Amino acid sequence: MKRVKVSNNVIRRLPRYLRKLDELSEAGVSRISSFDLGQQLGLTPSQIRQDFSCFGEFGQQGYGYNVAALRSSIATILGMDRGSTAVLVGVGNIGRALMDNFCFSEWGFHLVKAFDINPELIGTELSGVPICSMDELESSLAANPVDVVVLAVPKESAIPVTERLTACGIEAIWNFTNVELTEPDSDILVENVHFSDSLLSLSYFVSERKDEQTARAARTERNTH
Amino acid sequence: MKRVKVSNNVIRRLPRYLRKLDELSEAGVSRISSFDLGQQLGLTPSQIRQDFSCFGEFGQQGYGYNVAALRSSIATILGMDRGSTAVLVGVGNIGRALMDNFCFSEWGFHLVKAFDINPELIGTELSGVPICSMDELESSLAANPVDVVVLAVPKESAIPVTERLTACGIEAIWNFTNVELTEPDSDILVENVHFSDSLLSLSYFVSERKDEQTARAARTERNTH
DNA sequence: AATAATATGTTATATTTTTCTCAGAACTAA
DNA sequence: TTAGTTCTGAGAAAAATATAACATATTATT
Repeated sequence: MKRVKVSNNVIRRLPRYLRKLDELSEAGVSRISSFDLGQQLGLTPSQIRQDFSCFGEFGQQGYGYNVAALRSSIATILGMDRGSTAVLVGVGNIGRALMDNFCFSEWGFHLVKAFDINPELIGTELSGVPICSMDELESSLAANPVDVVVLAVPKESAIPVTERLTACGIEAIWNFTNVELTEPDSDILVENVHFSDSLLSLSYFVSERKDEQTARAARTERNTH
Repeated sequence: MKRVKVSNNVIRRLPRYLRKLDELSEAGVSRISSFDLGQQLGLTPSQIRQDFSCFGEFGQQGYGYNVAALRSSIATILGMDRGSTAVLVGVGNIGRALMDNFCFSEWGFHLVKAFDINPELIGTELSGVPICSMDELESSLAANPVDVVVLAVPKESAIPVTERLTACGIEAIWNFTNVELTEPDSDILVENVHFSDSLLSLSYFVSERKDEQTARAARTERNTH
């Protein structure tokens, strides 16, 4: 596999391709052209071919792409078969929802442990994952380094906990707190899941559409009188 | 306020600006330049000025931006003061986490109702929001139209429920299911929160970095021998 | 077997997005 | 009041990204 610097936009589309290919696979579709895939994802065939070509040649002229093979290639590109490990920090509502609901293994991750400060939780298990004390965070991560930390602590702990994690030499944080973690100096990888950002974008688009509708209605009103 | 077509990239940055401005406000900062804001967000001052200029003039030469005023302008642009309403469909783990944890009102939304099929939940309240039967979905939405539907049903119900919502004339869906809802024909607004996409992007970047480290180590190894 | 149709990967072109540059407005300090 | 500094907004330039075009290989059809 090539390892050229690939644009972020391309990377962000890969998981969508993967998801769609899984869907196709389930529906019994074994081959697909960039044209059809584009139709289903709202992308141009050119873009799809261009995206794939960043990583190699996965299709065949006159045939298209083999769904299973392409799926597997994208999975590899995304690092899904590297057996990555993760720990969860913060077993609150969101943390619990992730442990219960989110299938880490489906995406190539192994959630090995969770940490919390709640004495009632410490020592118990949730969905087969043991919950430990936050006091053990450093020692545990030193003994068993993980690839990703899932951060789901309350807002006010986000920065201090991140500092502890940075000190541990953690490389990547999957950030569920609504706090901006990326600091200019640190080179830790941060992937944010900001619910509010997502809702506010939607809010913008809804507002925009309403304004358009209002404007159109006003124009019609004027024309009929 | 202008209503020119503004690029998605700009829109997606607005919530980040908002969040940072709230942070600054809390820290007692009342004015900020595009340069400093850029430093804190990892963006160029040019880009920030360009972004804002899509919507009007919010700064003052020689002074910069007034934090409170800019915050308020961005909130308006994002539609936060329109009193938008929302209902939640699906009170599972994620739905519950949203009801308990996510402060809709903080972002200008009013969560008025939730729907589920679980008889034990129907008729009860959660965080002050009444939970109704899915049977009432259509009638309830007809009587009290809402701006956004928060979709948090299990994977297999995603498509059928979306069809019911489309039939109701719903305009926007905040989609927490891991299913691609956007259909080419329908003009419903969909904003996706795909956890797995986010994790897989992170997975890619982690893999990329590891490969780089491995390559660097190999080079060093060769050079010392 | 020959021809037509299909569909890739790549190169070229067009578009979009970001960054650079700068005139000039507003602030600051003497 | 004045001189120097700061910092915006806007237009120009550069960079990045997406689309279109095309040569060529494979499949389907006659």
